[in-house]
Amino acid sequence: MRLATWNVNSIRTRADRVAAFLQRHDVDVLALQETKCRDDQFPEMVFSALGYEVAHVGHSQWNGVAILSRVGLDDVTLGFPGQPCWADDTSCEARALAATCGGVRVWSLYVPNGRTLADPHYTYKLEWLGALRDSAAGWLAEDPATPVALVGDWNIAPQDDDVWDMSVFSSATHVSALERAAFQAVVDAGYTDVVRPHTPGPGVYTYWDYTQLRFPRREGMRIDFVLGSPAFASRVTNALVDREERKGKGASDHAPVVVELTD
DNA sequence: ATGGTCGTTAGACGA
Repeated sequence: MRLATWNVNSIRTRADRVAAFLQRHDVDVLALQETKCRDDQFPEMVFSALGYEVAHVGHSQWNGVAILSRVGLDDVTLGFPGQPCWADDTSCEARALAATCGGVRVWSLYVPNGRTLADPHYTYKLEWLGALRDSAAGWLAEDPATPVALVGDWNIAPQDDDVWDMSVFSSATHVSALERAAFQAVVDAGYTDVVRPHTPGPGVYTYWDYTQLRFPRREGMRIDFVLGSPAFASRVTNALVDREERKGKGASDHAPVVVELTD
């Protein structure tokens, strides 16, 4: 089974590109982040025509997460228990969606950006990650036999070599001690980065800012991750970051991450 | 030259 995750930065703009990616990599399950549309705007036909079922949650032009699967899409869950809400939203932002696909519990996650260290959004980010850790620890305790994958845009660069130049990030989000501790807490809860062993750095990134020629200059960040429970991690045989998808006109600012599992 | 580019949208805001 092949599982992928991709912050697409608008599914309506990139539906055809995503469809081509699914076929090129023979992907069974794809988690998407930043679909940037409401449920009624999601271009489901493009993917159903290729044999994929679709689960999506999106309330507005912001956020939005989806899971596409051609190996079953069951027990769809919107949000995780305890997921904090932003500002005065009556409903939580569309940043977490789960489904069971081919026996794997897949969570498509779009961790809040944080904006700046002084912004309330940064506090929200840390609380969000803390609540995710607590829930994820519970899933593992309740049912360790079911493989669980926490995948998506974590908006954290856990190691110094996950950014091209640490001096640029001296007082920025994504690399702060608290964010890294929040990420590590999920790892400590039993979820392993299954991609890094197959894609050792430095210089391996999943995101490059659109501005300042970041991509051609190879100035990126590794912020998209597949964290697997022990039952998931033990089945991973290969992983890659498809840097080709960041090239050319009409690319997302993120590259997809692909993981291969034994059946 | 204190920006640079995208996406949502119709003036900004978010990333």
